[in-house]
Amino acid sequence: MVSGIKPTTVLIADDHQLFNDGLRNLLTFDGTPFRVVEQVYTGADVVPAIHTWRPDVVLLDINLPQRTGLDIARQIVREFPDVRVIIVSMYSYQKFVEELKVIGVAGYLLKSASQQELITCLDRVGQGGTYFDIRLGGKAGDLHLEDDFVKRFKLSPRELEIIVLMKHGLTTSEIAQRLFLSEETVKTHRKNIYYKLDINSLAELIRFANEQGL
Amino acid sequence: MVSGIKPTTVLIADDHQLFNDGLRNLLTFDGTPFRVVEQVYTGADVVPAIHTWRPDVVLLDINLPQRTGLDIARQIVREFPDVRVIIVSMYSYQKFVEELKVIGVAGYLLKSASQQELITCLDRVGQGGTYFDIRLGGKAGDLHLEDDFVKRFKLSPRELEIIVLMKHGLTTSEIAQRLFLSEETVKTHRKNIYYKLDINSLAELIRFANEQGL
DNA sequence: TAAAAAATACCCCTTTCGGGGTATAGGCTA
DNA sequence: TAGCCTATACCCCGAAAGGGGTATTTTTTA
Repeated sequence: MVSGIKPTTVLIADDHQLFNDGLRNLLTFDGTPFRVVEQVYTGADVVPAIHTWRPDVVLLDINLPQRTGLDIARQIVREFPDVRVIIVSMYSYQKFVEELKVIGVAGYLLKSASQQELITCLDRVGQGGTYFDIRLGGKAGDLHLEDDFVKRFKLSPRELEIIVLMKHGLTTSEIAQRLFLSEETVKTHRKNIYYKLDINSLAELIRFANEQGL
Repeated sequence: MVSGIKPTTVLIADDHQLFNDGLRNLLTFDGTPFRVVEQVYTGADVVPAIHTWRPDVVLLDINLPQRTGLDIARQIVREFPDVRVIIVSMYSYQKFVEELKVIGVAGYLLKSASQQELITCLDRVGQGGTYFDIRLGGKAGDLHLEDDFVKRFKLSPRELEIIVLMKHGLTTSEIAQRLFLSEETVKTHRKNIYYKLDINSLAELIRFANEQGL
């Protein structure tokens, strides 16, 4: 961090200009070990910018227009093995995380992270390490959010499990298959869930889950 | 803008800490006419913070967990008539804009706006005016995030509107009532949507919408 | 202006969902 | 051990969703 050390060069790729510029500012302070060499606002501009600047790290939004961050990440890792990719997203898409790790991205930051986490993440990745937001930690992360929910509505673990699957768009038969249950059992759980939450349709469950931030 | 003039006080309410902090930085520069008096990260903290600080302007995210920005905006306008509300959102959802204007918010900024637009918006609103992003002028539901979506799947505006309502958990009859349509018409749209997206249940629509970040 | 797209609305039919039950087995605990 | 919770699974039935049509009107666009 002492001046004189070569700074980590950073490319920021996010279509929300306010967020993009905000990130740049958060990385620009006295004695910063980072240098933002370029900012791009569309998916199409990412790869050309990497060509030009060869940044050490790319902060890549996963929800870019035109091309998805997933595709771009794949291409970067393939074509520029020494450019490290950090995904920045508002969602903790669990399945994406696994996929991204397989692809070979170096980090995953949530937009709800703090400046400190951003800097820690960039430090680690800049030094060749990886950083994945702790809130992505599968069940651990989910449960902490869901804890309240469970207590307030006296839901059993199984019921919570089924709520999550329903919210993710699995049909009754899909849930039954995945959990090795009879469809009738899933239906029973569903009935009990609806009774406890005082709702009576999948539509309402979705609304409810959205309202609870689940 | 000359120093000595009382600065416009600002409260920032956004659950994405990186964005929230980024905004604060974008408003902090030499000779800034703004002073960020507080930042909050949940819907529940907004009104108490206004009580304490009585800011001139609130930059309010519309997608807050716990309480929607819409509800909060309504309450602020009702209880604190001299506190001006600027909505900050990633969507340029026309219906929201109309609703928000009726409620009495003073501005609407997109997250894809530039720092210059942010400052212009705050300047105008701070001086008692209003500011609505020019990109809001389009037809119902043309948010740039959905733009892609629409093009890829050749969805009509009406279909997109219905997708959004379905995703929010409205039943067929609720959608029919809200849009002043026959249930049969909604069913027709739903059929066409399912055909275009190659799906066959609400569950799959939810999954699809989640995957598309819609 | 003619063709295409979008929006509206209905019919018929099958499948799934949702609400009312009942029932058995295992585990925890007061 | 008797009671309670949880998880499992089934039956019946009405309501809603889903899938196949057809058709008219308005709007957009080539």
